[in-house]
Amino acid sequence: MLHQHIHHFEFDMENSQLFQFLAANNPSFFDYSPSNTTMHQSFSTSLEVSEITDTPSQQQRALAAMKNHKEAEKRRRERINSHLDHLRTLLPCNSKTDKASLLAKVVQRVKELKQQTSEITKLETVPSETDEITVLSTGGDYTGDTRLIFKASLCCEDRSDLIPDLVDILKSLHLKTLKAEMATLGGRTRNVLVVAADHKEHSIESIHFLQNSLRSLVDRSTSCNDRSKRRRGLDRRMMH
Amino acid sequence: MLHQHIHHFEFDMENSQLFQFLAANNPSFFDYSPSNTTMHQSFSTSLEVSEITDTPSQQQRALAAMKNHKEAEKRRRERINSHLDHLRTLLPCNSKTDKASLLAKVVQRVKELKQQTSEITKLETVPSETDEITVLSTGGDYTGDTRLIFKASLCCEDRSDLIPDLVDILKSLHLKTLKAEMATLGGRTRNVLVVAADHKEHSIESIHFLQNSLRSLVDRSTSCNDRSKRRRGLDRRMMH
DNA sequence: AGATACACGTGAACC
DNA sequence: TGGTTCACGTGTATC
Repeated sequence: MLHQHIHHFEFDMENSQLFQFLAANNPSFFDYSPSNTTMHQSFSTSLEVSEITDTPSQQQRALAAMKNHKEAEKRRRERINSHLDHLRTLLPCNSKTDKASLLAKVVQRVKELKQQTSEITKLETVPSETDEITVLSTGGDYTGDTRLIFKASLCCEDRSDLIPDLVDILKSLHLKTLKAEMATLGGRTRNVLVVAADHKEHSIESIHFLQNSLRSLVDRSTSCNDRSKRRRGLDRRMMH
Repeated sequence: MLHQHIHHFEFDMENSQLFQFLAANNPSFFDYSPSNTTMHQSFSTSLEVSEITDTPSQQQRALAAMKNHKEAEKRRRERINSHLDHLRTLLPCNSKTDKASLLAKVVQRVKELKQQTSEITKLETVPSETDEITVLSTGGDYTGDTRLIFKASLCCEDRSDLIPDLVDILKSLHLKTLKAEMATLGGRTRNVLVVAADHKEHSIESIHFLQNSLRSLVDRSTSCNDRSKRRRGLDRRMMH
């Protein structure tokens, strides 16, 4: 192949200059049509004599413009690449990950973070008036943990044995409680639990089991309305 | 200028082919050194006769390789650009924002979201091992409320009359409790309160009063270590 | 040796 | 018209 022996070929002479030279010094070049190429036949028809008799000042201006263009394009590339490098520092990836993969990770990360924050604000612990349960697996797990982490939230009428019932559910599902938040207000309670399942394989089943169990727990709270015996986590006096 | 009249010039013949043609049909070309260019003089020295006598099959293979290369590069560009387009949909920007500005926005957004989530998790209610109190006014108050909203957090050894003491403090400072979170774990408790002061004018004084009061509260917890009489907000059984 | 990724210079298009 | 952005084909390096 031709270029194997042309090492370190720095093409400092612009292609346009190459064409200028060819047009000026070898006009018959464009009449040649190699059979194994698809070069347009209309190519040489638009060439005119006036085009190859530019004054030196015109040529110099064109050359300066080309230089400007070249440098501007280089600055643009550097600007883009510096942002990409910055993104590389913000994500769990080394400096050798290629641009496309990096951008794919960025897309994924932005999505995750957006959803994370919206979920967090949605899972505030102030009880609402409507019964509700949510179970969702925390997306970003960079700890290399093989366990599956859930965030489970339930909001319902408060009752004295809600917590023991909840404990029984978690025990039966072999879930460990990593963190728990509880708020009771106006006779209603909201519990937000962060729980861990030992095996990721049964993640979907665990989620559904947990959802169903919590649903029945909430239903039980609604049916047996024992407001009088309630023991609140937060004293009523705190709410003026 | 030369190219002004060469419209729609589709360079279907690859440059390498151009060079091949030049080398094969116009060997004197490379001896020409335009004075206004920096083309390397060593250019033609590496050209050998064998290079320009490729067999047709070799030329065809090279042509096929070049075509592959061209198409692969196009696929790469499309891959990158599709990710960029995806990012455009995730950020507040139209489809006309240029790549560099888009990536700048992405960098900023990722930073924001990361800090947001880390701040949120920093204010989580799981008790830490070190005593600490924080009082900060919530920056974003879009409710048009004339009241000043605080977020007050304290973490200390748990004791039975911590909540009543806390209530007394809030009462004496004329603060209303909008929201309260509490978690008790391993004998330690963390309370995160959202409280409102009626008049914004005394915001700074209120913050300092509240900080000092909470500080004394925490100190009181540390001195009278009444672990046995403690009544926990979260049952110990929940933590397996 | 073939596939892949990157930087480069260039023509075109849009203000 | 000059400045800026983009897609493209190409040379080169790496695996």
